[in-house]
Amino acid sequence: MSQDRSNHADQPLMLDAERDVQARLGDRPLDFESLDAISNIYRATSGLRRRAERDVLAEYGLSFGGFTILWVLWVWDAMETGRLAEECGVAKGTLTGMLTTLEKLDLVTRERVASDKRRMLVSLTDTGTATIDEVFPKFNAFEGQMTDGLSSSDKRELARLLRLVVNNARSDDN
Amino acid sequence: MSQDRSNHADQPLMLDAERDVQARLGDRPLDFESLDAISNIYRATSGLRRRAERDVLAEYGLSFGGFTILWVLWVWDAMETGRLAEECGVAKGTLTGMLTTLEKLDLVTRERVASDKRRMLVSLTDTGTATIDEVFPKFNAFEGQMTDGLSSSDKRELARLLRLVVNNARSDDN
DNA sequence: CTCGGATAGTTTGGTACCGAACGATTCCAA
DNA sequence: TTGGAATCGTTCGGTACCAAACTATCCGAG
Repeated sequence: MSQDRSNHADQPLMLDAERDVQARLGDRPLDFESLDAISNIYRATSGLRRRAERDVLAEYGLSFGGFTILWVLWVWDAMETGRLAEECGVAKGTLTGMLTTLEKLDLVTRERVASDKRRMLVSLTDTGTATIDEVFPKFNAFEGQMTDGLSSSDKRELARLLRLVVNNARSDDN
Repeated sequence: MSQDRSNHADQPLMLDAERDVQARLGDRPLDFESLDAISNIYRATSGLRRRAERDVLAEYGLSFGGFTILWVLWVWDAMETGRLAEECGVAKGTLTGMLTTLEKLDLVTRERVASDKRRMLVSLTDTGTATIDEVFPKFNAFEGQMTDGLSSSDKRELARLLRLVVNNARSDDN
């Protein structure tokens, strides 16, 4: 509504939030370029996540995290818990609970690895495969909508710049 | 460890995940440019958030969301709950709980607005102001580390592209 | 062999987070 | 003036999410 006063709504020079930060803190010795870049990553994610859940995933009873698990298993086939957690960007303890949820929905199965009984191999069930097969194209279309206004080279550039951030943020430990 | 095989670690052409997706689904009619752009937004956030909490915020007993609230109040002074929730990117019901936490820590106060008793005005306490005054410069330095390898114009470009996504993801309703 | 350390996954305790339902207050139209 | 609609914040039920503690299994040095 009051978003981006005195800017064209299509391509605002700054978000309201960025403008107000500048007005309030512009005289401090802060790194505003990094601030805006990183802040906008969060702003984008919180909006995207909620929209994805409401517009695409709610229909299937999937949380964003649950969808991510199905997607990862779709791409990589069976995977053990530790690597799956890393790939999904969640702690392994978190994954245990989410897998329990997905198991109740009959979307994934866990089976112990015979050669090393500590490990669990997670796979999609047939239902799980059918679900992600149906959901993912919709999700991908949603991704297209969310990048409306960006050219192909914009999208590649965005992906490239984020890749650098992802690598900087990679945890060194565990 | 096995990250970005056959790439220079400093500036990978693709993340392992992106490469594997391409290998597995490259023949499907999907929008991979949007996929990589949006996926990397999530990947960046999950890493950044955890790193921020561990490396910067844990020392102060702040969650990422709690920090965001303090930061927003620092920039805008007092604010009512609804707008604060929107600015922080959380649901208003979520904010109620987080404010209760911050109130217990004596970092913020809530007071009813005299002219409209439905509304609550949230402000920083002196302790809250002192805390964010101390934490934010550290957080900003962290943001600088997380954007290491990006030039000034890269950061501005990243912020700009994300701004478009943020606007696309803005909820139309409430 | 065997026992101590490493590793994989789960459990635990606590917060964050959502949408929906709710109660209180305000606003507005008849 | 008054009663219904709109608005604001809280509550509620449920999942996601984390770090740390724990359990079970495996592995290697002696």
